[in-house]
This record gives sequence, structure tokens and C-alpha cells, in this order.
Amino acid sequence: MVTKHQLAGLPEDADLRRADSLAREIFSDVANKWALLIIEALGEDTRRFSELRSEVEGISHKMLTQNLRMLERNGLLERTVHPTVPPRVDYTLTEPGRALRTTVDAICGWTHEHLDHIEKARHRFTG
Amino acid sequence: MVTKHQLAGLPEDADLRRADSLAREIFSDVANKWALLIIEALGEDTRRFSELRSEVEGISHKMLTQNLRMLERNGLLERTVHPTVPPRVDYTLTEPGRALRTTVDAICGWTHEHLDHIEKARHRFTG
DNA sequence: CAGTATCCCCCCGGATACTG
DNA sequence: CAGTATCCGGGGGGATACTG
Repeated sequence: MVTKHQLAGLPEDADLRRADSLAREIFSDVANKWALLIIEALGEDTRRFSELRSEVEGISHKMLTQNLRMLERNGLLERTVHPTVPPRVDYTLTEPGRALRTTVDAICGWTHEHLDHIEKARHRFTG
Repeated sequence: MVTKHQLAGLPEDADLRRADSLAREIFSDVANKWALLIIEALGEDTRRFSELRSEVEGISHKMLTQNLRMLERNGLLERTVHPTVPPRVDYTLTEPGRALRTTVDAICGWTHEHLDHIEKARHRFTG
């Protein structure tokens, strides 16, 4: 996240510094487990609210809506309301959302690849 | 994070389910902004506590120590104490840590690539 | 300088109830 | 079913003081 112009501090870098603080903000939004788990759960498909609720294990109603709104706000997913009764709402990743998902996949892959190493490290740590 | 055997539920899958819950745990540990920012700050180098403190902007003393312990516990970084006075402690990513860092890099890259899209999405969202 | 310990406030986030 | 609103308890996390 550290970029060159952070070190410069020239007046004309004002817009660049703005971009940086924006990047920080986005990073903080996105780098939390619920957001990432939702993105992972969405995958290539489109999911309903209730589907996500049960697929993202352990997430509460409130956390799900909050994070969905946040992801929508940042343009990572699209929310389409079907005017039926009972109502039906679909969530789908946008292109940027799908792009981010590949990195989430990478983290998941990393996790499983290093399970052993981590488990051993924990035993060593606990003594 | 969803794997096949989660759906099966056969008795002999006990160890696999254990692995899954472990994976979930690790994911929860790692998927938070401070942990990821620390990993990013460490990079290929070795850093002192105070260096990290100032490089990871906005992190508090407490959060830094907590996350460093957590990352050490999971074997993502190595902590070496130099018995000098004043004391000096170096933190370095292990191989798994460096592997994870590449994915953090990917997220950072993603963030900057999609700044425009996100900014526009936000304006649209706010109406 | 690096780290632990303590205090304490705020707010995250769960539970619940209610609308369209 | 999807979503908002409200309440409220527990703990995340900051500030501070203290040790080696």
C-alpha cells in the first residue's frame, strides 16, 4: 500500500494522496472476514439473501445486510430486486468483484496448503 | 472455503471436518486489515517493532503486539530477540508468510486498479 | 526500545420485533 | 422473504503506567 508519492509530499501530489486515502478506505472495507466470505460464497453465480445467510456459516442477519450494502456501495456486487411476492433479491458479483474473488480464492488455497505448517507452529508456540 | 466433505457428513470425515474448522479459524485470524497490513509492511525485509509501528499507519501499540503474536503463533513470521540494551526485536516473514504476502499484494493491486470504478459506484450509490 | 498489564469507554454485533 | 429499527451486553481496542 505504500506508494512513491507518499514520500514526496509535493503540492501537486494532492490528488494522489487523495487516491491513497481512498485506497486505504477501500482496503479497510474489504479486508474483513465477512466481506471476503460473502464474496467467496457468491462465486460466479447469483445468490439470494437467504442463500447467502446459510452459506456464509455463522454470519448474522445484521452483518450480512451491512456487508452486502457496503459491497454494493463499492460496486463489487449488483443487487437486483424482483417485484414479486414474496420479494426476491439477487446478488451478483460485478467484474471488479469477480476480480477480487480470485484473490480470495488464493487466500483460501493458501490456508489449506499451509494447514500443517500452521498447526505445527501453534504447538511449538504453546510450548 | 466450502469443500466437498462438508456436504457428505460421513463418520470417517471427522479429521477432514477438523481441518475445515481449523481452516476457518486461520482464515478469521488472517482476514483482518491489521494482520494484512503488517504482512504487507514486512515485505521481504526484516523490521523492528518500532519500524512497523510507524509504517503501519494508524495502528496502536496494542493492536500491533496482538497481531504480531497471532502471526507468530500461526508461523507466518519469526521473532528474533537480540539480547542487547536497549533491546532489539526483529520480525521476518516465514515462507508461508511470504506466500500469503503475494496475495495481499494482489489485493493492493486490485484496489488501485479499481479506484475509479469504486469511486463512481459510490457516487451512484449515494444518489 | 519492546513488551505486559490495567483500566475503561465505545461500538460492534447479536437478538428481537416490526414493515412491505 | 428481504429489510429496517431498536435495544443492549461483551469485548475490541485506545490510553496510560510500569518492567526488563
